[in-house]
Amino acid sequence: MNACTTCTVREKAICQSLCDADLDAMSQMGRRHTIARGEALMWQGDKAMVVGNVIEGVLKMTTSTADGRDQTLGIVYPSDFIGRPFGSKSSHSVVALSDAKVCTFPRAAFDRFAQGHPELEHKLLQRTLTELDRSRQWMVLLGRKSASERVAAFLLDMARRLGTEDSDGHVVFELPFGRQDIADLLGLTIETVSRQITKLREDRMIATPDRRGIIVLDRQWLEDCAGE
Amino acid sequence: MNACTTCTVREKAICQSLCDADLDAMSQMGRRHTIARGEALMWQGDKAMVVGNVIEGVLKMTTSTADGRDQTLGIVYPSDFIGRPFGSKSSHSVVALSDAKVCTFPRAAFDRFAQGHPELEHKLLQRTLTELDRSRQWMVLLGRKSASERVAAFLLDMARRLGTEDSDGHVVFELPFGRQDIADLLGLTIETVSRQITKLREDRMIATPDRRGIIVLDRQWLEDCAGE
DNA sequence: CGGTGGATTGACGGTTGTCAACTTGCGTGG
DNA sequence: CCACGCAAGTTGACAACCGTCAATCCACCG
Repeated sequence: MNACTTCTVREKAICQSLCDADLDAMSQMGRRHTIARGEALMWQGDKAMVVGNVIEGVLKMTTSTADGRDQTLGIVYPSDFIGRPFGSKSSHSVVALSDAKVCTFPRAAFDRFAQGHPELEHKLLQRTLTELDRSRQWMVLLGRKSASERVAAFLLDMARRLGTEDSDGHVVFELPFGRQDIADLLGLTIETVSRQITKLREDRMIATPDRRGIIVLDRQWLEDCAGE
Repeated sequence: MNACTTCTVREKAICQSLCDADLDAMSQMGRRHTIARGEALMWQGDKAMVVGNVIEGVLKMTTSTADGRDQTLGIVYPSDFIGRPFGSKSSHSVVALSDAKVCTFPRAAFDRFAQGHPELEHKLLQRTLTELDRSRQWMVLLGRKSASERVAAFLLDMARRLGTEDSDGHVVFELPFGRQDIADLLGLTIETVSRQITKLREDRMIATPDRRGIIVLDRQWLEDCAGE
């Protein structure tokens, strides 16, 4: 018996590759944390001391330039892996966007354990490759897309991850973050994001019942706006 | 005896992890290609059929949006790994910027081989993690930096990779590509790149002996311009 | 009811993209 | 060897887009 047997992401996190005995060993290295919204789990430039799995909540990976401009590098959801194994420095901070639960491991211990468990490394490799694909796709958005395309693409991405259908058959979801977070993710300013969302609402492609809520009224049109 | 024994990247590519017997097995799956400048090795959207190592030359990874805007995702140098193992589709094209030599493997065969060779997968994981760090750093450039910062950062990156010292102690190098390639990499237009380079020359931070040649005259200043 | 912080809106200016003309370098063929 | 043509790069004029700064709005909370 260990904490993993009741873990809600047991079947989706990289741990899924481990047999019971190995899971037990890993469980003994790990430690569960609760993180309050807004708190950081790791800091950019820190010695990369921990890695881990997200159990619950939403977090962001973020870096800042010397003069204080922020860029969010990605959003992290339950069952996603966080941190930088096999490397000494973290190139980004990890900050909780909502209250969150994570399961962390000391990096050195994790590295050693992983080297002895090829199945685990294989899972990690697959995840890392997928994450690389995702970040490259994001590079296209940041390098070549206009503000309206970025916002449309962002909303579709959220709809895919968080969307549920309402009684009218429209996709509905609650944004896990505020306008500043969206701006940091899209490489825009808060004002530009706000204007684009207003425009999408005026064009009746989406509705915004409240600050964080989004209802997608015309998905096809939104996809056209996103420029695939 | 096999082709690997004389391979110039033998000690740096992921193959370095293999013992002689395994190297021999891998060598039998592999095939050497020569690619002429401008030719593509893989196409975006293709079924990902091959992976491999760069032996010689410089290549770029690139994607285009539906309406034809290009974004370069990264530059690939000798000993770097190319292609997408453990996945069915390639999200980008790979195009030779100079005449190049590569050593390719059918993807399915490579995947099978890798799964049986944890040391190889470990090397691949480390490379992928490094590549992910790099692409995230590039996201900051694309999302938050001005045209002048991008060009300065780009030139410094090239100087680090390709630079040699001339008799005056200045870093000198030959760009492996033209202005359009630089623009695609930095998420700018060819005209903006040209203007920024002209400005750097007027400010005497660099000299441009010919189309492709760059001499860094004031590295410190250039680093300041790049915004770390 | 007032205060606070996030979001929106407006006015304006700067940076970058667009379009077009022009220059430069280089190879080819007369 | 020179003339020509082509491709790549540079420069200029202009417009669009987005960022900046400031005012205002709105929801939420004491």
